[in-house]
Amino acid sequence: MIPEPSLRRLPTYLHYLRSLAMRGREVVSTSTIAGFLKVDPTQVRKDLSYTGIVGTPRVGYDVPDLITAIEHYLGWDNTSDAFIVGVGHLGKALLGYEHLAEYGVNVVAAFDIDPDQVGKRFRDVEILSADRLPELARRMKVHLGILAVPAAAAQETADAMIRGGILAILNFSPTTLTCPDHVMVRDADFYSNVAVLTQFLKGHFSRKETTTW
Amino acid sequence: MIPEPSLRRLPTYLHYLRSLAMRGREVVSTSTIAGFLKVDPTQVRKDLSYTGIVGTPRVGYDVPDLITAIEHYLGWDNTSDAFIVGVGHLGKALLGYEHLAEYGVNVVAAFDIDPDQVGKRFRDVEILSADRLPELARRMKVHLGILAVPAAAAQETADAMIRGGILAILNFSPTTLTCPDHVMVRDADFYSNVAVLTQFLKGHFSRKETTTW
DNA sequence: AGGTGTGAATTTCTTCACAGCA
DNA sequence: TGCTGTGAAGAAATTCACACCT
Repeated sequence: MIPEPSLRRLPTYLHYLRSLAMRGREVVSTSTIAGFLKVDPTQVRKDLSYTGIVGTPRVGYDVPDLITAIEHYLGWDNTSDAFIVGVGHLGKALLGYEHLAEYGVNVVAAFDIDPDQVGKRFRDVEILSADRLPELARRMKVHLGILAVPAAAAQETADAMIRGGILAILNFSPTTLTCPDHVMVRDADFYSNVAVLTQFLKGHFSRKETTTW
Repeated sequence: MIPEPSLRRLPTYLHYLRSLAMRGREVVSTSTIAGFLKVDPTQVRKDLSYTGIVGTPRVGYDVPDLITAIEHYLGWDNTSDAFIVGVGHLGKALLGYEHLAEYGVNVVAAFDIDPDQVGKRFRDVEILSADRLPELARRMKVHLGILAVPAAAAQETADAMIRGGILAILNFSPTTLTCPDHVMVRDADFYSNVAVLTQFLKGHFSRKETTTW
């Protein structure tokens, strides 16, 4: 079983490798990857080894092979169908992001309660009425839900997703959802990053004020 | 020094505690918090102890005190001034989020290159021309930058931020930024969460297919 | 020399176990 | 009894050290 931190780093490697491939690079070493992404080279090797790829000593890894291996390991060569719920600015930002398929996500429909939005399309995705969500999730066998509604509506929307058989929720709303154990929720979690950054700034300035060291 | 995982959990506690306070709850135990957020009670106590708060045995923690302690520890009682760069859907979603101040962020201006946007206001925040960013960051002593531009413009925008003396960047663009060591970058990192969720779904379905156990 | 691959050591984070208090 | 607070144990992740390959 892959450690979660390793799993979370794989998409970053993938992104970097794709940019290398685009520039025609055929081969890369873990120290190059590590240097660019500011992590430890051994760590990169360990992480990559979970995908089953092998490199050639003295040379490195074949870039296209490596991309394929990571994509396959993540299952991103076979995208998961997903619903986006909430077509405000955030939902639109997500829908507007063209490369979702490269990250394993295939948005098959969007939902909103706003009658002005329902029936329209945004970036080729149909916007449907939110009350049809459970029924359609079940019928279309969609198991991934992206939650982009205001905080006040987040829990009931999650409930509707779960009623529709959705098993994995990516939660962009600033709320802690209560969900049954068989459902996995990940918070997009703007705030924990803010905490790390503001803490860093705080340290930066208090160090300037206090004289010694 | 607080471990980073603990630091990242503090905002979640804060959020939950605020919801308790709103409902008039005066006292809470770590097991209650832990039960709701699905973490270990001891962990919650350890995390909270970094803020310097003490609870009373047999009773728990005073909710308002706890909120104050976390806010103070994070420095969120004294918000950091921030710039948002990029006023597309994502930038608007962030600007539209009213409660940023509760999370220690005070957005003092937004920037874009689109002449149609520049000069307007969105949610009381002025939208300025992106080329003024370095100068204004320096003059207004802004040290926190929120990057919400398309991938193609991300690196140059980050460079402009850094020229302006910005020290901490929250990067919402799907790009790995190259920045000097004295600058801290955090990626909002949609994809690592997607990786965890799709992996979960993969496991879910392959377990159903394979018969044994 | 300059890479990969991996067991072992180390560090970091989490959980346990229990003392102490109201 | 039901909670906090914390040292110690345990688990997990990272980094080191080195064998091996071209």
